[in-house]
Amino acid sequence: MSENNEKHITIQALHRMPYYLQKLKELKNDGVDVVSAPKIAQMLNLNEVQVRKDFAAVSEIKGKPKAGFSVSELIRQMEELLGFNNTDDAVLVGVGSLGHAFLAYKGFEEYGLNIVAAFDSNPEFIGMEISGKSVLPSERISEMCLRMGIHIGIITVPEEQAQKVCDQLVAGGVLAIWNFAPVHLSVPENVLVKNENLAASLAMLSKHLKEKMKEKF
Amino acid sequence: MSENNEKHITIQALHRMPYYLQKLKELKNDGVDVVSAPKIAQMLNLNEVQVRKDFAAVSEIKGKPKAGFSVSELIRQMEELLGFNNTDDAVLVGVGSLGHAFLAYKGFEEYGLNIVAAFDSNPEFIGMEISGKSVLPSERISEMCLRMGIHIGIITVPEEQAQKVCDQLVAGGVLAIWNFAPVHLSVPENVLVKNENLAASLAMLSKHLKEKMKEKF
DNA sequence: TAGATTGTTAATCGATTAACAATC
DNA sequence: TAGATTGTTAATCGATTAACAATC
Repeated sequence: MSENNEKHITIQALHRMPYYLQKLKELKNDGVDVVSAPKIAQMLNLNEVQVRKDFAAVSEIKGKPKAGFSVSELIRQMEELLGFNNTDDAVLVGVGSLGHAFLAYKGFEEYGLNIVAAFDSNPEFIGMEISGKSVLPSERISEMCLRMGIHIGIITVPEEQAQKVCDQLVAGGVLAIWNFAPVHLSVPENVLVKNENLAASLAMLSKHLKEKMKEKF
Repeated sequence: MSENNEKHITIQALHRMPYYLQKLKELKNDGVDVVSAPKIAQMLNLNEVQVRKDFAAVSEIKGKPKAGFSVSELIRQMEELLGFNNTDDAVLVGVGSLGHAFLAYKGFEEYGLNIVAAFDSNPEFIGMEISGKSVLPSERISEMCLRMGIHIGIITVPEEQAQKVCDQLVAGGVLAIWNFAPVHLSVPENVLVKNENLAASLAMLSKHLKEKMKEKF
């Protein structure tokens, strides 16, 4: 009787969710109450079976044959799954240009992330307030994370410092790390590292471009 | 005799390249001339066969049994493949907090990306100089891209405006788009869209965290 | 030579897509 | 009912991993 709560959801599927969510909200805004998998598939350039499977992975909601799925039900379930409805506190380490930007960026809150403090090793930055968050010395990472019960860390330091910062975060009880340094980080197995890999994205763009330009000759 | 130049390289492999490159540079710095696949695999937590296949996909370089691969040869070939050795010009659209940050971020140049101009629809920003780049009105996107021969566009506008901006870039001859708006963009098939999907990354962090916290009970 | 490492072919694994009966 | 759509089982596809002969 008791369902296995551990719905299997692949990380690929998880990556598609924000796109579904965005489309669904758009539809809801337009007054659409029910939508079918084939319609969503067409809008997002996906396979319709994939959409149905993804929806199934999100929740217990069943679609109605001939009709489709309840738009607001889907939105609710996806936000629940993605954790956009409850906010997590995080700290950011590295107040360079990228880190600076993230402190100023308002978009994260919309996705349930709240940066509560920043750290840097450069004395020049310490004590500063950036977008209302104060910058503390890196030595205090572990202590502060423990004290504030922080479980998410954002790393925006240069690659040479990334592993050290990572270790400090882990020591502070951080369980999930968002890493913008183009470095592989070693962590205990219960800690998740999500690499943002801007370099890899740029490589893809550059490679595509090179191929396209070659075609012109 | 003539080799098929179109080496098959998967996009997964392409994503691993920056990590190889970073490690290889580190090794070179330490005076290491030759490295084996198993060593690299161990350092990056990968399978050794995968590393060998990735190296093979990069270039014609052969490793030497019992020894390994030439570190500097690999670096050279990877930078060539990733396009980090030649710079591409790009424009950025959307000078909000994230866009602002990117204009200030020095890291991109290291990867061969040079942002030459920025656009925004908000009159408040137009005419401004941000990190030495002037902000132009969005209406001029197509014209300017054509005139300057720009082929890469970076989209950092809110989701409602992303598709419109995308269309303007495409009209301006842009062939590769780096999209930070959490929206699916429709483009002609010769144009590549690389989605940066910060929302999806956050979802992964949040989901992992939720699971870990649950374990505590 | 012995042993580590290479490169390649075959087996495994997992995700996507196709096929199809069930439903409204 | 007829037809679109659902949910699921089976087939396909592609990437990772294992197995192994070749090489220095």
